Amino acid sequence: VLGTTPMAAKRLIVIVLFDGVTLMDVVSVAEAFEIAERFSRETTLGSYEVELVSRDGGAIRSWSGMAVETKPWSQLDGRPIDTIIVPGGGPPERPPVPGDAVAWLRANAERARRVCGVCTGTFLIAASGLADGRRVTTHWQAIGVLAEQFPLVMADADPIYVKDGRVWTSAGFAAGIDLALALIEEDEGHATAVAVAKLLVMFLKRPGLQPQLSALLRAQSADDPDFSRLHAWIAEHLLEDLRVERLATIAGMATRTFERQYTSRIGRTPGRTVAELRMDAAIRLMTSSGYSLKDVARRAGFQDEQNLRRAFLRLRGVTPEMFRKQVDELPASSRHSVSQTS
DNA sequence: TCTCTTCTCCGCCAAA
DNA sequence: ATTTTGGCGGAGAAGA
Repeated sequence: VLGTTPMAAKRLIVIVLFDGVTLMDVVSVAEAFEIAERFSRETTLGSYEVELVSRDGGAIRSWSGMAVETKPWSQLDGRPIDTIIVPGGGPPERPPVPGDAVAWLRANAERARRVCGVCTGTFLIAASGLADGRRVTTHWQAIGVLAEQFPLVMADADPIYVKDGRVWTSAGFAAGIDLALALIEEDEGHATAVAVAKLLVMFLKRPGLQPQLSALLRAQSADDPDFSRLHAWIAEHLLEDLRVERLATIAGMATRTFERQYTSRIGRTPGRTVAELRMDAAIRLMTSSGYSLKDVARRAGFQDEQNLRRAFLRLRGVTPEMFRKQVDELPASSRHSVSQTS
């Protein structure tokens, strides 16, 4: 490298693949960085180079059967690595932990600034010892197994993603996008991350309608009939008093027991769930109607605009105005109806 | 935007 | 002996 370079060097993002890898974990992260890279070409920001590697290179057969082309990881020798990303593999309740990949990780983690596990990729990181004493998360179905197999790591079911020192881990599948966005935000700032998110959201929203409950919540309570019913009840009574005490009564438990049971079985606090469900409703109203923000707030159970605004900032990091603007900028074909003002 | 009030959530602990 | 319950208190977050 010659003295002063006007352009920042490309950050090398290494994604480590193995047989049985979950393709979505790979794709969610790779696409996010790819978009960030394209975005950075129009600006002067640093940018990324993504490499998919495996032990021998060549085609890797994913869990779903689709094959991905990779380079042998020996080709990385001598190159500075910025971030190592380990995707998960299927099935999530009994994830594969290939020994050669773990060994490579152990030998090469020192070279990287950050090491990240997506979904059950956390298992490989835990197996390499990099996560000892650190807080990590993984796919919700695997969190118990992780805690059992690796007593030295602190497994946490609550967050979408966790950063503990240089080790980042995320929950299942598409949560890899959230992780990647967080990494991009750390590197390039909030504005770039939001811009990338905006492009990704456009892409992700296309398939269609917002589900009644967020996919995450439904997945989390799928095998828990009590709380699954409670969630449905909450979704139908968003305008009422939904304080924890009330929810406990509905669920037929003492307040303290309810709090504890809910947090440990669902993996998030009751108050957080109420906020999420009201957010779901607000977003649905904003994307399918032309209600004013005041009306959206009222109809989603937030009482007034200030509360709606606070919830958006807390849960999504944007104001309702910013969110609505993004939705309005989507292609008309991906929306149900139009709400246009500006 | 600020202060004041209320609520959430978690540790503690005795009781079941 | 071990696990679960639920009341209490309080720090800090959320709301008025």
